[in-house]
Amino acid sequence: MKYTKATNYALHIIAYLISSKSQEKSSIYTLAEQFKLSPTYLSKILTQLTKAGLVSSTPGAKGGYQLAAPKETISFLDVIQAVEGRAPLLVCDMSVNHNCVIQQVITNAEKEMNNFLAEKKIIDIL
Amino acid sequence: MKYTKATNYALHIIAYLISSKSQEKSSIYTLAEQFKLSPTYLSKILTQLTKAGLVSSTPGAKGGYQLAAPKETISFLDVIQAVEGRAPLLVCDMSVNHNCVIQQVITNAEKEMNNFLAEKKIIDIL
DNA sequence: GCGTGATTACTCGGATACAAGATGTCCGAGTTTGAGCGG
DNA sequence: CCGCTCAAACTCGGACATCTTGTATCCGAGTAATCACGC
Repeated sequence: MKYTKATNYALHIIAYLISSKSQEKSSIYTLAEQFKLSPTYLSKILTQLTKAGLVSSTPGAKGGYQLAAPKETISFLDVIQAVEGRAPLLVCDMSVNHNCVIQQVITNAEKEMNNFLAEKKIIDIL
Repeated sequence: MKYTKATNYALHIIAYLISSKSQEKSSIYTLAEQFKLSPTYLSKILTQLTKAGLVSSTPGAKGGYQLAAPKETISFLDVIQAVEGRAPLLVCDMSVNHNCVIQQVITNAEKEMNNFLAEKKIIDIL
């Protein structure tokens, strides 16, 4: 079980956007140079962050990406779930009654971690 | 981020072994029938549990698998790590100094979950 | 009845097959800004 | 100087390509118990 690289990139991107002046839009080319990634691949990640409402994009010349949410409120969990999705860690299809005790324990463990990640804001580490 | 199916199987297998009389060895065919899985695939999982020291195997006729550790001590974390490995959730290779703050936060979140899973024993749910 | 060998019931592990997801790349399409040009 | 057009600078998103990993199967090898057989 591991987070994808895209999740790591997303966290760094959000951290970068938070630490830059919030008015300024960052072009995808700027970000690509910053993180040594291809612009097209980065745009995939930013699309996900946009759909999650963390970032807003303005097309056209002078366009770019900027934060869409108040920077004090963006948590690690927000970013991670934007990229990884919200599917539960383990879905058990073995129990007939569809109510597996093992799955419940894993779900509780996941909640434990998510609580931690929800309280930890990106801005805290800057 | 999801646990593999094999992890789910492993948890169920250990639960089954705990609830069966501990002296009795379970053949892989018995387990395969129990969980509707192919014997050869199951043996892969049991090999991992064996290498982790949770289960012991005796080859030959009248052979089979049985618990190798005291059943009160086997935690969810033990089983999960036997199958999933112990690699950290996120490894950041972007920071030059190899000391990424983001990675530290994720590591702490993971510890939070692992603590929960280490205290929760399989026998608790039976 | 007692060894000895063959058969049977098991586990072990390498090789292979297939599907899905992660990780990118390529390219055409849409959108806004701004510069250039003609009246 | 005004308005129109066109190019430039952007994002958007679908279609690929490739690699790794998960999920499994097949099969031959090793190992221990048991059965059969001959002495």
